Amino acid sequence: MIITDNRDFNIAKIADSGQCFRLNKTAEGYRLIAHGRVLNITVTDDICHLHCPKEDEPLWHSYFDLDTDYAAFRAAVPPQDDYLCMATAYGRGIRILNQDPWEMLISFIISQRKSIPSIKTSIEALSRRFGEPLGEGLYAFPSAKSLATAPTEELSACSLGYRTGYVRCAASMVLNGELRLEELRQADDEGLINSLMSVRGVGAKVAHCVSLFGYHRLNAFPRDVWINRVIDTHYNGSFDLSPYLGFAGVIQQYMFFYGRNADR
DNA sequence: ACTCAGGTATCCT
DNA sequence: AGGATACCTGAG
Repeated sequence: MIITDNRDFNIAKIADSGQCFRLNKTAEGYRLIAHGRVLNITVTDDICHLHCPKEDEPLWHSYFDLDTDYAAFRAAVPPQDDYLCMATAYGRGIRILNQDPWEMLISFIISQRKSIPSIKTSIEALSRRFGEPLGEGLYAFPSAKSLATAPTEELSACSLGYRTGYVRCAASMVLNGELRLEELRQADDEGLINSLMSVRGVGAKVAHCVSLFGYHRLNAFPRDVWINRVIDTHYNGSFDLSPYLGFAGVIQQYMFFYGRNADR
């Protein structure tokens, strides 16, 4: 499976966009572990090759959100908004992935007060200890049951720190049915956010990340230190989302990526 | 040694 | 409502 139209598809930017933690550079290209599978990716002459069996193509097509028109989102940015125009040009190629809600919930609970390398280290440690083996020393993201029943010292050994209890709590809620992540696909945006925030350790920022990256709610707009910095510096402390109804989260990704990587 | 990470819960005023 | 503070741990 190949992706030839790279105007709004850039695997390097996606890997560095901070929305996924298990898409990493390898000697050959990139390797992604998601949805219980390993996907090797190579890039030659600007064409992105996804090395997968035929029957998995719809899964990855959906994962990379290939039916969504990102050029239309970019075109909606007002020309007079210089900063956002710069950010959009800089971030062009980023897409909002269709990731697993459970994996996003745990990943973003872990993310609080951690650097991205530290987040990745913890997630790999969890997967190695508690995930199903996928061959070649690789492991799927662990199930709710495996994390809910894991000995506390083994969870702690994954460098979760004070988040250990949060992870345990979330896993238990999913295992005992208190939090029904699949049913929440039917909830409206606000209901989804509120349900996610009922988990201890999940505040507004993490709930928005899970909504955006796990449930593909493009209206979600996670406000982290980088976004707040951009808004304070370039928008006098407040940023109106109303012009971007339906794709505010895409705008957030452009702002975040530009603010963190280019705008110092 | 020291600061700071893609935050959140809790405890103030 | 809004502000201050503690919290695990690893990386620079």
